[in-house]
Amino acid sequence: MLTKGKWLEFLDVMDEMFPDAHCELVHENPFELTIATLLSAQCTDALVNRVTKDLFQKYKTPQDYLNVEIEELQNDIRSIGLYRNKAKNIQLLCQRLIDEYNGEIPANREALVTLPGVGRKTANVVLSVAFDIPAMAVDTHVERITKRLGLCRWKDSVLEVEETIMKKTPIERWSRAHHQMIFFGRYHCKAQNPQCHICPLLSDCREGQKRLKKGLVKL
DNA sequence: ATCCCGAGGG
DNA sequence: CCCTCTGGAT
Repeated sequence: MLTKGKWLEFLDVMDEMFPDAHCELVHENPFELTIATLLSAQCTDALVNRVTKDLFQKYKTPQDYLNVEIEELQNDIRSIGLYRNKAKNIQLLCQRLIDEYNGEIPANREALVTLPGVGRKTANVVLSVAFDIPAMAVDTHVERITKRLGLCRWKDSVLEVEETIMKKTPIERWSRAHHQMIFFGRYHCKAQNPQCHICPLLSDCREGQKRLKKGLVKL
């Protein structure tokens, strides 16, 4: 397993590689961020931004999303995967905001995760980015990287991964580390063909060493 | 465990 | 062709 010291060294490397990593989902308020994050499930954020550019011009308030037929909303987000579920969840979410939260996104996890289409990961993104409340969102990149490095076990649940990262990371660093891991996972520690040959962490990485011995790392 | 589900990269 | 993308609900 990776020691806490090695983990902190990893975070320092992230600071060098991605000094200003930040949320790349384009948004102007908590409501837009929630919609964008909901749309980002199993989808690149570049594609989300392409869709929300027009979407956020057309729909400003929760009521705006309820004033159109579901088919029209589906069409507006069709280029994103899972568009039927996402369109339905957006309208259900908007109705709940109006009925129970005065049309505003609530700033606490318990309320957020009850919203349609909003799970723990999305809630943590909204808390952290929109409200500056410390939270660690575990997405596909964060899970893959922490397990490859050996900070977490392969069998760990996403909740266990979240707890481990929070325990071993200074709280003021949670948000930055989250976005740095997204960049690192997207461009270096990719799901396919990870760039182990140029990775500064190869000597400390459990998966990297494994791939090295298998001859999968071309130096 | 399975379904949803289009765009992009290899 | 295949796999992956800032997951969530059943």
